[in-house]
Amino acid sequence: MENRAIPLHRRIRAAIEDKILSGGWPPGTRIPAETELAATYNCARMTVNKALTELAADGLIERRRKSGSVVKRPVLQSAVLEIHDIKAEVEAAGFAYRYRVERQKVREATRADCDRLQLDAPVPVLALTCLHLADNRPFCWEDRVISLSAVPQAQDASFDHQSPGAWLIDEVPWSAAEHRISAVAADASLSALELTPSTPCLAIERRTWNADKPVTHVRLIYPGDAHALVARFAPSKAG
Amino acid sequence: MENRAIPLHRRIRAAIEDKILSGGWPPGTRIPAETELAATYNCARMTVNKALTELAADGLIERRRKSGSVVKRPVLQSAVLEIHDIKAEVEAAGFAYRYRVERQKVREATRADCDRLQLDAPVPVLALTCLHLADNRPFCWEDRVISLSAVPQAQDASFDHQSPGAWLIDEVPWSAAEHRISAVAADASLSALELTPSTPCLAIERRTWNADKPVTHVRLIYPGDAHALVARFAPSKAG
DNA sequence: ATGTTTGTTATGTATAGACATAATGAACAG
DNA sequence: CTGTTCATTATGTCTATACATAACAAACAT
Repeated sequence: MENRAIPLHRRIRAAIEDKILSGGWPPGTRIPAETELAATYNCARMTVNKALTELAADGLIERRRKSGSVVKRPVLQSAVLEIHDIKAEVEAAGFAYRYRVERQKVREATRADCDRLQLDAPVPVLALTCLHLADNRPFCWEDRVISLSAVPQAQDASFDHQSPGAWLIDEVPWSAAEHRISAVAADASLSALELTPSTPCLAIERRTWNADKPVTHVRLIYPGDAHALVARFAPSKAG
Repeated sequence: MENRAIPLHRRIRAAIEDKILSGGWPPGTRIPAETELAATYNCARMTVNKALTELAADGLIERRRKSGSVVKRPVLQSAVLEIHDIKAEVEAAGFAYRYRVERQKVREATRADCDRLQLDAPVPVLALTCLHLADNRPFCWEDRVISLSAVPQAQDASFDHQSPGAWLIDEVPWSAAEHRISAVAADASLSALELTPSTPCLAIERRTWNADKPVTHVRLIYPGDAHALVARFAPSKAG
């Protein structure tokens, strides 16, 4: 009477993962060969292969021809970071979300804009600053440049009903992104956040590309005491 | 004359990924059925299946029986965060790494320790504070508690030649972790970092479990101007 | 109109077999 | 002793096939 609900390759995967996570198979342990595991679970080698392929993709094992698969040393440095959409984040906390576009200006890219977008030559850009509020209290300050060469339709877009970030996700289909997280002190440029000067803040910079073209660069500033980023690394959840 | 070096299922995957990332197939687009793709690439359905399974695991497509696979809306919030090992991080930047254990004490868990380890009942813990240096200049302050119930051998461990973090990775085979990143102001407890008071700092807290037992909680404090975390999200790299 | 049954379709899982490829180690030749 | 060759082995990829399952849609009954 086996559990028919869970597919076999997942059960095999879970069994091996359990051995590794419980310490039964410490790093360096040589995992039984695919054919041996297939015999153990009374199934085809391909089924075991699928399980091992997933474990390798998650970084729990390392596979080598001939010598077989071995348990890898843990690499704690890789974690899935969840950077939520600001609106969703505020509403998840049970607050009313609002935002206000403070400045919206089309200009030829300055030197600083080129650095932010990692552009060599100046192109027209849309520069935006924006204040996000939770229950009418300042929550996050946004400073953004959008390349009008990559997203020309941004020039005539209205951000009355949709924040620039949400608009871009709808407008630019899929993209690669790079995040940079650092700590900064509140200064005059962040007066909209109504903080005591030199309050520590979390600065999240996000650079986005689409088909290798720079799309946008945002700088989000959160008051440090009011916000934290949470990242989880749990091998069993991945895949 | 096909490229024989790259397996077919990867080429199929790359081709579809390219369509999605370039905007050719915007979110919501219905992807050709597995059998159609198999006909296109003149291969078995299983090969296409493998490619689509990987794309689904990376979150680029969503698969539904009967209706077929569709391109998902991008989810920028998920990114792989690289939290490097401090020694590797310092040495990668070309500095000489050193560390100094400032305090090392075994005690019954205090109320605060229980909160940090998410324990209900107090157990013996090892409390450590540690200063990490790059070229003999303070680089990072570490404040750690280790549950001696989960890792009894920590009681007699020497951290002369290996930092507590590195020792734990060797000692505790595999684990799940949770990271919390926030901004704090430097205060008296961080005097070892030799910072001007109220300098913004990046605080990284990491909680680690092994087989559902709390193992350790670290608080790492980096001077904010000297450090940043970088996370990347590029679908083509994953898997 | 509303609910149920039934068929169709596309994906999900699994098998068995085939050949490719990389790594290891043993036998061999210099 | 050293370098080469070659057989062995375990994984990597791919095929062809089979049946399961979820979802939708059309036909049917109430």
